[in-house]
Amino acid sequence: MRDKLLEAAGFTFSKFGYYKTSMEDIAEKAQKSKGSLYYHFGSKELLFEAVVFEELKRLTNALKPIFDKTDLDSRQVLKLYMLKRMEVLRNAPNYQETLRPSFYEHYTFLDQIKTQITEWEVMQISKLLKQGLMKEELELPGDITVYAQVLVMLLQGLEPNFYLKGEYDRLESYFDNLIQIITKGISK
Amino acid sequence: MRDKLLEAAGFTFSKFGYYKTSMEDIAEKAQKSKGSLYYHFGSKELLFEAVVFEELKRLTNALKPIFDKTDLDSRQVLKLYMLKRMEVLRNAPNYQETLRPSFYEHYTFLDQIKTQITEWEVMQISKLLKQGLMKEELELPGDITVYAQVLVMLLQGLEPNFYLKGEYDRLESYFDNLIQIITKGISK
Amino acid sequence: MRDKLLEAAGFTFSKFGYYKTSMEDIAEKAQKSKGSLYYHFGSKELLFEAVVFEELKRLTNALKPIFDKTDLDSRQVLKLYMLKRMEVLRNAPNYQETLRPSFYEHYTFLDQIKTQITEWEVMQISKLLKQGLMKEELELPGDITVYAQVLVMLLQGLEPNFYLKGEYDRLESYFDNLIQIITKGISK
Amino acid sequence: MRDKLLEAAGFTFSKFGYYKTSMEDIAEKAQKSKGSLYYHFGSKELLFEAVVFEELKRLTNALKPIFDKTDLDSRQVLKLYMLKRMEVLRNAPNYQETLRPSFYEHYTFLDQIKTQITEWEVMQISKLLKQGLMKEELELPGDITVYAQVLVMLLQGLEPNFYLKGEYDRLESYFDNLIQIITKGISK
DNA sequence: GATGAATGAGTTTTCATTCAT
DNA sequence: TATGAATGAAAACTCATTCAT
Repeated sequence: MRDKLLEAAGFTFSKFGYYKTSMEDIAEKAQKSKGSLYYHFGSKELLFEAVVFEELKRLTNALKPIFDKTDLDSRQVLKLYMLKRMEVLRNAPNYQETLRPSFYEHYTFLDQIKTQITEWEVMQISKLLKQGLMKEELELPGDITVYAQVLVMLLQGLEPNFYLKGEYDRLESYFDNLIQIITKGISK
Repeated sequence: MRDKLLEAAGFTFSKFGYYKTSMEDIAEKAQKSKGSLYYHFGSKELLFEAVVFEELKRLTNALKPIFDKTDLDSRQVLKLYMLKRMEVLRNAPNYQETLRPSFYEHYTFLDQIKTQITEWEVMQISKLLKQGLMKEELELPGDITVYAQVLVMLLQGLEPNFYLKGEYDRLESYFDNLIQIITKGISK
Repeated sequence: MRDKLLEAAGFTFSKFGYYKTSMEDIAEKAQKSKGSLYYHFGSKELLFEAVVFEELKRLTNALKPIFDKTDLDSRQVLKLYMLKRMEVLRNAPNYQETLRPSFYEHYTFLDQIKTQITEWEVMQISKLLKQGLMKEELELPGDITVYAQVLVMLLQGLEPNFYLKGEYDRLESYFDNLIQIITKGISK
Repeated sequence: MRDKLLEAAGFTFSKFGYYKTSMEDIAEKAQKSKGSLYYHFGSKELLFEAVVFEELKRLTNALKPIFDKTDLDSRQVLKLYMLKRMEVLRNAPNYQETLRPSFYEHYTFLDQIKTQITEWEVMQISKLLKQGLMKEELELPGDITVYAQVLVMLLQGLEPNFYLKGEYDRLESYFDNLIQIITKGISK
């Protein structure tokens, strides 16, 4: 039951956004009563938190295995990572909603989660870049962590553009060009 | 008077976001009546549209002169463009909100404006890249317009990250690294 | 100028009704400013009063001559009167608006005018019926004034039905049947 | 609860009219919250529609039995019908408002209901007149349906006059005279 | 666990009216 | 005379939340 509600909430939030989605909308989508939403989640904010939390769990679970492929060329791994990331987030649209600064003000919980994930990503990318440097596949003057942060930021930044309704397929091909530029930009 | 209202609206929208800002809030900030907002702008949507339109006018006004510097290295111009763009949009926080998927879904009234500006940017960048190719400063296999679109998308995508309250200064230095990667990524 | 405003007001009130018509609507229709409406008429209520007053003036002016045709058969005069009345009121649509009980509560001025006109009509019809009785054209057991009042009330009652947009032409033919029934109903 | 709201709405609408009645007024009368009005009826328009619908249901329920009295003289039945109709509608003041031209113009949501009832009435009267013709009680040259329509229109038209606050009792006696005229007017 | 009903605070919007120019 | 701007009170409506059953 909880799952059914969570799914309906995820779908509806991603379709209309946090503010334009009413508890009524979600209850209707789930074919359940508004009351049950409150029974299971307590409030609209907590329901949204649960939705986002679920999506982020999927994100990290999907990305973890990629960084274990230490045998591949680091540029290759980076490419795989970028593609996988886009793919997973395509199915985690509510995470997007939290990107807005003003949203944070009242949602420190989400802020914390997001910071954690970002740090984890930066760390993984840093490791990858270091390996690439050691294997002399890459050329990165200066602080590696900064490059890692730039890359993560860049990927995070692309997200909104990618999830505009129906734009994903059209933009996917552009993504190849972007990967190409970056790969070349960091190569030795 | 209209300007005073517009300014108050811009400030308040950017602080709380479109949904969390009430006409009441704006009227209070402007020290004017709610009625005058409706007299001048007709509705909340149209007021927001006016705010965003104002911000984007500033963007194009600031960027135009840069593309006229045809004597510089194309990579140099691109760099100037990217820096100026970030700087201007730093003060165009409401434009940001319109990029969010959930906003996009429900408020199509800004589509025209946004599409126009994006197209203008892509065209300018395309020209620039073409010049760079002719001067043999750049190397870009495939369709140039796609590269231009990728670059604009990338810059648009970075915006949310850059305008997190108070984060601009910290991220500014990262931007240099990004520019460096890209510049190298498209160089011959 | 006053006349131009009055005409625009009459048109707009009759189209949307008193409450659904805003001063804005009227000003727009007249291509004048709202301010001028207040300059000339003082308030929405007073403007409406002026409109109705104008219409009623036309009504009585148009009906007066009919009652002077003492040479005709009284049933013939009644028929002429009924037809003329419908025709004139077709062009006095705002008078309709005042028919509603709740409308009166705050508009005693209109109440008075209407009562006066009704009394005048009843008196005219009474005279006519009396003549008809004397000429032995009619048969009316009981108080003649009551018959006159019934006839006026009946005609007043038909008004709303007749002024439904576009219904006038369709209903006009029915009116003939009604006149026939009544004429026969009061004939000797 | 719904019924309590409906009753309060009916009372208040009939007292002040549709426009002068606010949802606040109704909620106060019912000693309930505005929210509950919207929970049960969705909007002011739909609430009003429900009120009128209720009134018209009473009308048809009261009139049905009368048309079954086929043993009586058709003029007698017509008389009963007219009297009953007036009596019932005396307590259906909100239906009245919907007959005003200006109301009609903007609120088409009641069209269906009204048209249905009117058609039902015309049909019943038509049948009655036909029976009267066959029994040679009546004399009606031309299309019978038109006579039926005229009669219904006439009765509908009288309604506003009859329901002027407190005027019913005075006018009731006039109604007898009207019935007499009509009865004679259609008799053989 | 689940629900339908109810609520009230807050939001957008309307509009008659005023007034300086 | 005429107007554009401004106002504020009141209106319709939304919706997260509560709660008895």
